[in-house]
Amino acid sequence: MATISPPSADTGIAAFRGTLPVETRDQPTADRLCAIGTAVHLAKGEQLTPDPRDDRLVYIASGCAKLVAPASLGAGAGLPIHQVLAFHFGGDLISVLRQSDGDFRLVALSDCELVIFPADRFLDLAQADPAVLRAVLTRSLQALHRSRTRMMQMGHKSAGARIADFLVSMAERLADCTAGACVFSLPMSRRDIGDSLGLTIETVSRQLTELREAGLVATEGRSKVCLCDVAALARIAGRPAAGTVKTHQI
Amino acid sequence: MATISPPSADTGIAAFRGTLPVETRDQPTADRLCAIGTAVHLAKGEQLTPDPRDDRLVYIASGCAKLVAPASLGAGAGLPIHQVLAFHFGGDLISVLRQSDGDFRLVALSDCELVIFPADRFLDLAQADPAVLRAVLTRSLQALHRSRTRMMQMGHKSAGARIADFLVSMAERLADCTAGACVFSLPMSRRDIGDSLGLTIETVSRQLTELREAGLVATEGRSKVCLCDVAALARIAGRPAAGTVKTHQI
DNA sequence: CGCAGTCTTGAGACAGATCAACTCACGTGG
DNA sequence: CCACGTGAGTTGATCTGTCTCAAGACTGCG
Repeated sequence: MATISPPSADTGIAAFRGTLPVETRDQPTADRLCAIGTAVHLAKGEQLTPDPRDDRLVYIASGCAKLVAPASLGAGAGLPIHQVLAFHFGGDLISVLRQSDGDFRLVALSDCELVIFPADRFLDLAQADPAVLRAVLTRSLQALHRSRTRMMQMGHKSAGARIADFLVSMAERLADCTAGACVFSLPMSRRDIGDSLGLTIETVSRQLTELREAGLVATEGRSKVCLCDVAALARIAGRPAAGTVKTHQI
Repeated sequence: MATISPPSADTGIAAFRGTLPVETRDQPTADRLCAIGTAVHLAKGEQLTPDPRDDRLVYIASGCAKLVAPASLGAGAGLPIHQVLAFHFGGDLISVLRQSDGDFRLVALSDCELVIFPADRFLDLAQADPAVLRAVLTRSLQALHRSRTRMMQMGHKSAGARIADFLVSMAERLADCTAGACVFSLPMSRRDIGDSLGLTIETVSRQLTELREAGLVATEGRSKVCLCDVAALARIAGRPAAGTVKTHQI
């Protein structure tokens, strides 16, 4: 699991440098930050076990992954009810807390290039360059906002609205599309979708069928979807129309 | 609404200064931060309308408040289905985004002393003192973690588990109690509880009755509750036992 | 080509929402 | 200080949406 990439795979670290604020990209601080990053390759299905003691920041250079919270519950039910907390794609910088703070894991949905930073050392270095620290803070506030918005939806929304919202949000992130029609491949299974939305696979499937019959989506094979009218889906999802925050996730 | 407090009410600002990292509390940066803060008094039921254009950081010196997302939905239903995103208490520092980023409002559940900062100016000043910036970042990452944990629960938990979780979490924050028995007053109505948990008031009421009949809680009047066995409630809530992160919310 | 696992579809069960009284706490004014 | 009224809270009956259990169909792999 999680093989350390050969030196040639420093493309991940280079990609990370590109996300730093322009004015600090060529400063010594940038070099020091890159120096403490570990490039890692994760094959599809592999997972990144959290460090038992230290928080981490993980930059996804390429590929996509899900952040899951295993089992958790309750009366030793036995079934590993993985809740999916978020999906992440290339360019995201995410914070994975140490294992003792709730055992969240990053699982690759496709082959991934990651860069892993120990959170405390990263922040120590970033303190030398407040612009970096501020950029990280801004991202985390945006992530919080996203998470709250999502939570709000989980609260009281029907299965249909959740699926529509999921599709719209994937259209934004995977196809950079907020209206009209678009086609893309969903990298995650029906189970993952259900687990992230608090629904069963059966309900996910039924809702997709309903949208298909309504002529709003078409599917091909297991993963390819075509959203015929993103705006209509956004309406079903009960979204506050346009003007979504640019979609960075930490 | 939201009367500016008289100069005598600078206790709010003094309280804010007390939450800064020890090493910077007496630095000039601390003075400058306090200088851009506006002390505000909110009477019970009043709300803080977000600034249309600028993000804000709000420090709650005393009192308690709820963060709500109005209406949002959908087919002009008319009913103002306020979703409660979070409850906040004295000592919390919370981020309220500008109105255009989703119209979240802070509503006082009791009389409140607040200090309001324009987020950008606050962060500009904080850049001069990275320790402050880092403290804010740490808080926001904790808030994100809390929000995700909550979201996970919203996902697939029964009404009973949600109510139990809510009570345990209030015991922690209002009575600083994580086991045994404790008594406190809930500052929010049944409707607020339901809106924060994605349940109706009827269901909230029924679940409380059930817990009462099980001998786990007792109630007196509208707001006073007595949790007879917090650990048992935590078990019903499906909590990962002990070791909760210290409860700061941003 | 055939197998294994994913996805779809159907029938029945159950939790929580909804609609509708009813009760009670708390603040008000006599 | 007590009677009263209003709105919060409780309780009951019914209804809907989603989960559960159980086949069946398809995709994609070896």
